[in-house]
Order: sequence, then C-alpha cells, then structure tokens
Amino acid sequence: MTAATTLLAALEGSGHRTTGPRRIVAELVAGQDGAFTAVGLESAARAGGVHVGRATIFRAIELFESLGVVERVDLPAGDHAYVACVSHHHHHVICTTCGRSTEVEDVGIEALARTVGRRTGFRVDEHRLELFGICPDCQRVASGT
Amino acid sequence: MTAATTLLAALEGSGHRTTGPRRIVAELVAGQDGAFTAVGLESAARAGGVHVGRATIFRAIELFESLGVVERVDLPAGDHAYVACVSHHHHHVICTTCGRSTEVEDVGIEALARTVGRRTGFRVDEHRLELFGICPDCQRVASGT
DNA sequence: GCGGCGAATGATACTGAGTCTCAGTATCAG
DNA sequence: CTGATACTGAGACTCAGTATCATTCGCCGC
Ligand SMILES: [Zn+2]
Ligand SMILES: [Zn+2]
Ligand SMILES: [Zn+2]
Ligand SMILES: [Zn+2]
Repeated sequence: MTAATTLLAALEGSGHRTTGPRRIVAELVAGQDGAFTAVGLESAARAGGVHVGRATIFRAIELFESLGVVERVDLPAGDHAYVACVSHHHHHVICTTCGRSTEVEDVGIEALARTVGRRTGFRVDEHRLELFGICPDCQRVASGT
Repeated sequence: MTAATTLLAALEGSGHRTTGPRRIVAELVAGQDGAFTAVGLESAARAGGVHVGRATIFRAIELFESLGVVERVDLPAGDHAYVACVSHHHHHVICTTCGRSTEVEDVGIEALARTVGRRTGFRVDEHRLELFGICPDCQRVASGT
C-alpha cells in the first residue's frame, strides 16, 4: 500500500496544485489496501462522511495515474480497477477474494516481449500482465482457521 | 481469424441451439479480422443490412466466450474487446492501430507465474498477458509506403 | 498579509455500454 | 408434427464515466 503522502508528493513534484479534494482522494486511495474502483472510492468517501464530487474523484485518479503512482488493472470480472503503486515498471498479483495486491518486480517479461516481437513481426511497445489468485491470508481462512 | 463454422461447431457440440441470430453473430465475428467490441458488431450488423437485437449480440458473445472460442481482452484505452480464437491456452499481440491480433503460443509464462507464486505466497491460478504494438502492415504504412 | 489569475471543483445534465423483462417465436427431440 | 423450452428482441432501465460552466481556491508575486 502506498501512503497518502507519497501520492501528494507526486502531485507537488509535478507542478500540480495540492488541493483539499485531492488530499481526500489520496487518503481514500491510501486506505484502500489493494485494488479499488472509482465507484468504490466514491462510496468510501460517503461512508467516511466526507464529500467530493464524482467528477473530481475521476479526475484525481486520472491525474495520479498520469503521474505513475496509480495504475489501472482490469479485473477478470470486467471492472476497471486501480492500484496505488511505485512508478517503475512492475506487475501485480491480485487476490480474487479480498482484492489485496502485491507488487512483483520484473520477472523476465521484457525478454519474453522481445521474443514475441521477433516471432510475430509486431513492434511490441506495451504489455500488460496481471496475475490473479488467492493471497496467503485468504488461503489460511479458506483452509479452516 | 476463426471461421464462422468453427464457432457454430462449438455451439452444436455443447448442446446449444443453432439459431439464425447466432449464425449471424458468428459470421460477424468471423469477418472481424482482429479484436472487436460488442458495439462494433452491432454497427457491423447494421452496415451489413441484417438485424439482430443488441441483447442477443451480447448474449451470443458471452456464450461463445464460455465455450472458449472467443476471449475477452481489455484494450489499453479501457474498452472491453474480444478476439475469436482457439481454445487452448495462449496469448495475443494486438495492433494498437488497426486492431488486428495474432495468437502467440505459450512463451514461458506458466513458469513465470509459478515463480511469482513462490515469491509472494499467493496461489496464482489465473493470469492475463496482453501485448500491444504495431503490426507489420501498419509499420510499413507508417514508414512511408 | 493581499490581490489576482488560472487551475480546480462540483452541481447537474448527459452519453452510452450493458442488463433485464417478458411476451412472442423458433428449434429440435420424440 | 407437436410440445417443451431455449431463444429472441423491443424497449425500458441502470449506472459508470464525461461534458459543461459558473463558482471557488491555491499559489505566486508584491
Ligand atoms: Zn504497482
Ligand atoms: Zn486475499
Ligand atoms: Zn486467441
Ligand atoms: Zn495494424
């Protein structure tokens, strides 16, 4: 999980204004403990008693994404979700039960992408790898206590 | 590209009825030459002068997907697209310019997924790899005829 | 501290993908 | 052929996401 301060620091360091609503969104994101959706943040805000306009939430997420501190992932069910994360290249393992996610440093996909490029003639310039499974905690719960 | 007959064969072989609308959708899918969206099929139908209800198109795609002859891919832009494809495990390289897609036989991700599982403690039981780039044809066009 | 400017906000209206319903239709086993 | 039932589609509906625009607010320079 990324701390709210990390998100806000990214804001400041890029010439964007640090505003109240953005602070709130950053806090919500930081409190998410895993993958989250825009709509999820919206209700988290409502549940927390704070109010931020829907448009603002979407804009803030988009901004954080453009700064590389939040990344979009598409859940198997089709939802557009996001995870807060470090900005260098890496991938995620996401728990299909609780949504918690863990970062995975590059495990050799670059090479693999090059292989595919060579094999197909495509100029591969983007790739997405998402791994889904059950996290240790949820495994423990599933196996009885 | 998968032939319409392949899709229909999958239907028949699974106890589902072979109906007119499904035949049309199968044909539309077969004529797509790459990744396509439900909405895209809808307009393709309109353009072709045939009519199939929106709901039916969505249901047919869903069905084909459950039969493993169509697979969902999430485009970088966020659209939910699909590709017709063989049902054994493999991945896709998709052209970001024209949408054409090519199948890629497994290039070692299974092993990679196992590595990640070992490293993170997750029980990884699903993964999605999508490669995006420019296909040979579009590269040629881009580089000035 | 204060003023001003442009960035940011949010109420609200809107768009459009995808779903649901249900009465009517078509498939196919027997 | 015929009945059981799987399938269809018009259209209403949901709801994530976007567009608009008057208002507000952060920030920089004084
Ligand atoms: Zn990350
Ligand atoms: Zn979990
Ligand atoms: Zn395929
Ligand atoms: Zn292309």
